[in-house]
Amino acid sequence: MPESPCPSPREPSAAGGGVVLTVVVPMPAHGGLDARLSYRHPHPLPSGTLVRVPLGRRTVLGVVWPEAPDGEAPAREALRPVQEVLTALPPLPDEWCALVAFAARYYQRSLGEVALAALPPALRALDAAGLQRRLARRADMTPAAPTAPAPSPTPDQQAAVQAVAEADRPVLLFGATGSGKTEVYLQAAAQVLARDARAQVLMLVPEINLTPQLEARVRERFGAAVVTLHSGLTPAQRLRHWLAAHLGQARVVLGTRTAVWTSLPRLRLIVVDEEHDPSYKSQEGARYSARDLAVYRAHLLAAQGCRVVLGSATPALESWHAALQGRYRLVELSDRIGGAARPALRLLDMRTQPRGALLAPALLEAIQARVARGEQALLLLNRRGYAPVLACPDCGWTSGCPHCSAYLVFHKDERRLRCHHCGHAAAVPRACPDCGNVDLAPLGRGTQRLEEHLEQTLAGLRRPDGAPVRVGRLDADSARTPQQLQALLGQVHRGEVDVLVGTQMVAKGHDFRRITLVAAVNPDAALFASDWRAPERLFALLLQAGGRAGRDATFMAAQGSRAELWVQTAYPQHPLFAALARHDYPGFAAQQLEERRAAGMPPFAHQALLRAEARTLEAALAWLQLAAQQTDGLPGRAHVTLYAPVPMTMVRVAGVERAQLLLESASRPALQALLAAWTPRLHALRRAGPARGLLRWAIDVDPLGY
DNA sequence: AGCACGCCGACT
DNA sequence: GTCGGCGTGCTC
Repeated sequence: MPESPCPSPREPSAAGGGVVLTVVVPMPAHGGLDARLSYRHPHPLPSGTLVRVPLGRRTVLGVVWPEAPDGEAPAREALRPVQEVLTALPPLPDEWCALVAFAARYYQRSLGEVALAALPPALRALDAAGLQRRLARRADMTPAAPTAPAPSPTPDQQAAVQAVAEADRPVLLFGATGSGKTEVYLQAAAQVLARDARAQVLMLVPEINLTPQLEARVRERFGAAVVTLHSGLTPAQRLRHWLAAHLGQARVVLGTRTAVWTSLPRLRLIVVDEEHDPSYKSQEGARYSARDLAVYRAHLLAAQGCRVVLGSATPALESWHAALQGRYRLVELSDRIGGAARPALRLLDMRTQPRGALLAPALLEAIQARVARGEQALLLLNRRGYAPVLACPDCGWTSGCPHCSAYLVFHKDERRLRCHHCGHAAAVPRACPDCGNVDLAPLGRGTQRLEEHLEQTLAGLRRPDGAPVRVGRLDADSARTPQQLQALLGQVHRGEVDVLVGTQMVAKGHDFRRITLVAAVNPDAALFASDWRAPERLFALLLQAGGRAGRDATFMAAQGSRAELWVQTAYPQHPLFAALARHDYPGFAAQQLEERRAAGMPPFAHQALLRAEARTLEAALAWLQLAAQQTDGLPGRAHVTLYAPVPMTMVRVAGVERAQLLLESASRPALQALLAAWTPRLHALRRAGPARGLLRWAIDVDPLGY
């Protein structure tokens, strides 16, 4: 881009005032304006150029947009001039603008909101001079060549890499834990980078902080050409890494869902690891799915040869269905490279166990036996705290949160009651607030209670080295910071912990070498939860957790042990467990898809939610009712089912009442057409006033759960 | 969303 | 007599 003369900040140039530019600015889609505003500038600028423009009383970062403004822009003379052009940066690629435009349209948000949220926050605050300074400081960054040599791939992996290179559609890489998916990503990336000296690769992961070993592996392979992008970085780091990507210096970007927006001028491969993971779906602002946007982004770059790989041992049913239909190319990796046996499933029928037993006697014995042999056990319980409720057995009082429709969880170690939804904390009452009874009882079990129970039960038991058995706990309370998490994981790795109790956090990719037994203590809630995606998530969790057992084949052989996954359930006949016993994801998926087809649920139907938050539930429901009426006569209406507005399962969070309205259609275009016509009406409805007490509303396209 | 302007309660 | 609560309104 040519160095432009600094535009005069005040007066328009004489004849005609130069050209009119469409600039996207950070503004939600209120009322008539859609965040594409017009500004004057002495000469044309390429689309994607970053500029600073006046907006009201402020100066904001904006992006020069490819199209003309839609509505009636003010007369040229009335336009305000572009204040500053960030000439130090090349324009954002057209493909980036197209991705932003698509997402804004699809998720019903303004262009400006999506575009500016897609840029690093620190960039929004920089002017041209500040940017110059920033760039000067990092001018010495040199793109580095790959460092560590790649191990030679197995024939399976070789074939998978080949399939990725040749695929004319997204590849769904399906392979169990330990089948070597990561190696396929790395080999595919290496191939792309070797073929084109400027090519770039985007690797998305669900949570970078939980899996530092992946980052280490990527760095080991690609060295200083790797940058990371995730929420754990400081604003300055984030900007630095983003700039490296935008300027083409970073060859590999490894990041969480926000990284899908990274400007990558020569993007040639996108990897979405653990593509089924719900954290790819944003729950704030534009509720986008980074996985779906990754697929769309690769589609935009298809002519440039960009590929996309979605990897999982338990794909999202949407992805699996797409693969069965042939929209995605299914590539399968055969089982564990190390040759370790898959864990055997042991179902414990809790209906036949002693009443009130936290752990079935057989499970406890199995844990004791393994620990005494120097093996480790992992216990999964998806509730943190000591007990989910404190209750009065006399009058029936329960520890409800004053701000939420949830119980205050009893945390014994802190001697406090805490709400896991709004953070409210209170001291444990000495006596029942209602009747004065001093014998309040903790109801149900959390990880702290299980830990305590195990410490008592295993007290006196010795490991082979004569040391007493140690119990550890890994949950959001014990691992509040990444440092604490790493410390805990270190203890487990070094064998200082024999029995580890944890929430689903423990199932994520940690390589615990001496764990030979994994147990799900109480997974039944997910079988019949109101969230109909719960079984899918449970299957993924149990399969993934089971994959933690017996990862070290040498150790297993030396021990003569067999890896086992124990599940305590009152529903042992549930078909989910039959599929789990066979490690049969395809069977499970087929059964789930059949249910979904019969019930007209996704992926056989497309959904959107209108969510409303208000001071009172009545206000939220009333507004949704009004909103529903606004769909009359809109395009697509005949092909979209509107359900009645209902309170959310968690109605009240932090003093705010929440309700939602479900829209469903077999036709995605019909649903999209309706939403596109509806959204402006909803903005108008809000402005017109009849939304007394309404705090916020939002549309969630392709919602995950409710 | 910001950031104003704009009218009604407890503080220097 | 002011600081400040957040209710409408506007942003090329």
